[in-house]
Amino acid sequence: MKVSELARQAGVTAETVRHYTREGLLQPERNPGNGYQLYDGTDLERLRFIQRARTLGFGVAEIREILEHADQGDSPCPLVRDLLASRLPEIRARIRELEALATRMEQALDAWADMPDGTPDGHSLCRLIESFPEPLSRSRDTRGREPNKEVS
Amino acid sequence: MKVSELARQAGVTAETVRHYTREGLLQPERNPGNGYQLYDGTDLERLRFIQRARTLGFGVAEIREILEHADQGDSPCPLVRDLLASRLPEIRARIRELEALATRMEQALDAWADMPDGTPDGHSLCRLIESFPEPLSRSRDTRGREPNKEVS
DNA sequence: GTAAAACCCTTGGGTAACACATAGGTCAAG
DNA sequence: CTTGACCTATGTGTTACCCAAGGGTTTTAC
Repeated sequence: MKVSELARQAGVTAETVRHYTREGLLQPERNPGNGYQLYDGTDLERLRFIQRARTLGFGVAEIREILEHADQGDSPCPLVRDLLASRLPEIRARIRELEALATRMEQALDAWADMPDGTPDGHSLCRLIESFPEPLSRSRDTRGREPNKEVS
Repeated sequence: MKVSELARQAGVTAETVRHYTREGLLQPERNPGNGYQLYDGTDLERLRFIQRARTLGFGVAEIREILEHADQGDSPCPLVRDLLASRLPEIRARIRELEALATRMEQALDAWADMPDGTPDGHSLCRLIESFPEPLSRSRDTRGREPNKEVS
């Protein structure tokens, strides 16, 4: 089957299929005549596998690793478990961040009620925002990058 | 004061200050002699304002809008409220998504206990992942882009 | 006085996961 | 043979910065 057909069966866009193919997660054959990419049932399985992995928070690069392991006959499960275990606390932290954010937003909206709009004078731009506590200045050693945030 | 000095006082990197300046959130003067950007106390206040706004989930483009309103003497508060009100449900939805993700991850890790690793055969790559429910195929009309996700 | 350290500038590339537009080739139906 | 539907590759945009390179400037130590 061709790109769009595979995409339809998996419920994603053709662009997504091409993307995964470019990234090496799918390796379709080519119609030597016209260069079209030809996928089969195995690719559909792989694509569904990819979708599940994405909903578990894995990034495309990680999924490629997982698939490479599997393609070499190694069980990718230990890798999967490690990735999951290390990512979980980050997700929880992210949730806490967002909850704090939501709380701040609600406080702002509540505070709105009994706070005058106030045209910006030289000292105030928007009390609503200014009445909030200053963020803890991120000291330059606050290490730790952020990972996968897109899960759809 | 110069870039680094301002950055230090606000607890951000000099790069961040230059970024905001490039984006028009800060408008420092220039030393005509050497082209250095010169900030003053007002810029520090603006920068702190920007930081607060960022922790409330506003994006740089939105903050620029807010600041432009304020600079024109209009109260940006109504705009702020609208942005907040429209963004809040999105944040809550995002939180629910991440909670669902965390739950799936935990289920996966729990299931791991009583599931054999299984070398990938032709039909299974990793049971751990494959045992999960298929994601609801995103029908092509599932509109609604995702906004600001970075709050740190 | 001068050389090195410490800063400043601009430009351009990288990040994640696609979406989208462009230009042009292919194919089945009427 | 002409649509219309689909395919290809390539390049750009999204977000908020980070980082490196190449090259001036200013400050500081000797």
